[in-house]
Amino acid sequence: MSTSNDGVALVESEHLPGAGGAPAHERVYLALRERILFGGFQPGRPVTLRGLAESLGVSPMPVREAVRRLIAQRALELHDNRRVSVPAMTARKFDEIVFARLALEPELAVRAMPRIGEVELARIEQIDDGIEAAMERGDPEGYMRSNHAFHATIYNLAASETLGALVDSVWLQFGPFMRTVYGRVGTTNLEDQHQKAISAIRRQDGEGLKSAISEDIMQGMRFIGETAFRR
Amino acid sequence: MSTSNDGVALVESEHLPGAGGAPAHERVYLALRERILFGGFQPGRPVTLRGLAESLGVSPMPVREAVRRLIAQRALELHDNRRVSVPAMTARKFDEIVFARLALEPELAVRAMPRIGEVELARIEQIDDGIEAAMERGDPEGYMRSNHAFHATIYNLAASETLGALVDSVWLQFGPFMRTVYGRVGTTNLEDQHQKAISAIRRQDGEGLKSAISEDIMQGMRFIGETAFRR
DNA sequence: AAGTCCGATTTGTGATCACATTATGCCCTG
DNA sequence: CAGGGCATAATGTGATCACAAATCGGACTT
Repeated sequence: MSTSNDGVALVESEHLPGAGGAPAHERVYLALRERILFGGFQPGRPVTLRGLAESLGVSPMPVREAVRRLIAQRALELHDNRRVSVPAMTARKFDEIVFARLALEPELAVRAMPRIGEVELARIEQIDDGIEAAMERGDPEGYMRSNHAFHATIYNLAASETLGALVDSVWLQFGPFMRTVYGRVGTTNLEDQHQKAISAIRRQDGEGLKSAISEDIMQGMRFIGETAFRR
Repeated sequence: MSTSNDGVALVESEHLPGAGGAPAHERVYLALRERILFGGFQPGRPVTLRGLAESLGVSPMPVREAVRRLIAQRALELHDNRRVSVPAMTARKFDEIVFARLALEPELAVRAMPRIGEVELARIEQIDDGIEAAMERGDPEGYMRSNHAFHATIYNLAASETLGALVDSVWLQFGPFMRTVYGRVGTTNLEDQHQKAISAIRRQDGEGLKSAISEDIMQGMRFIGETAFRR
């Protein structure tokens, strides 16, 4: 059962935006990141170095380094057996993730706001169109990609590397879980809360942006939490 | 200049609490962590895999994995040159760290509080005695060790792995910087803010504990920030 | 027929080697 | 004596090999 349902994404040989002449362990890291964030891995699923290496067309060595990195970010989990797996979600962990998101992301958005000009805002609105399209289409992976792009684009503009890294780690931790939920119940029940954020940015209203991001997080996470933990 | 002022800490061969039969890369990780948290490394200082390997008495291989892990935690920095160094502090990064600490650590303390019984509180008070002793002694490393133990002991009791990992990453990022400041101005001007936290725990006052931790962070970080950035 | 033990396979770990890239020191040139 | 180019050394990266622990398979026992 070596390759079972691994999805397809091999490491692109060359000419890929953002990973041109980068070291193999970096390309492997980015490839695994993609799978984790957008549903390529099933929570709880065991992962082997040699398996990933074969699946990505590289030797086990760069995989080791990429996996070690993802373990440090808590995107993967190292058990006492010395075996690696995609962490399973628990109600407790989920609650911590929600708290961390609410504590960090609105601030990150506010710090980004002064740097969001016309072109950046246009790009953000374009991404939001993609979100709604994916929602209507009932496309979970497309929704997750666009939704991540929406937040990541804003947060990256904050150029706050420390806070950004913390938030990035958090996203990596609920990515696989999000995918299983949407795969089960679809995306049609979602509502797009991003318009409030966009208009707040347009009028450079910091408090408005903070509460818009907060509401977006609360609404989205409550939906995920309720359908998964039925509390 | 291979060995310059590396400090001494070799990787203890065996019989060390918490790293008995652990893999070498784990022991190396813990050793490097110690150096970073408690002042064994100078910010901005370059670090080489082979150098660390020789300094720790292991092959470069486990060092690679430990360093990759620390890079992911932002305790070390990977430059475009592919060279690794201890990150230098900036006013901007420092500000982000303060925000993250204030956003996460009081909550972590509150989540730990119900689990702090008589024995745990006694242990915490004992650690605080160590802090005051190190302060009077003018011992920066001892102060940093005890201060870290004080916070880490409380936060670990929260058993909140996700939030704990975020906070851990933050501490790793200001450890070396803290050391340079205390090394420059000493620890005699510090005041111990922990009594307020201890008494809040004793009467199980969540809000009181939150504000005590917040004040401790603000006071300590303001001192560090002022002496370093003289703003 | 169910549980247990033992052998074969898989897996993580660590070391060593080879190579490309980068940094460093030296010599030469002006 | 200063500055630039070149040979040498050092460094990160990746592959391969060897080994020990863990897992999994089936055969055997009761």
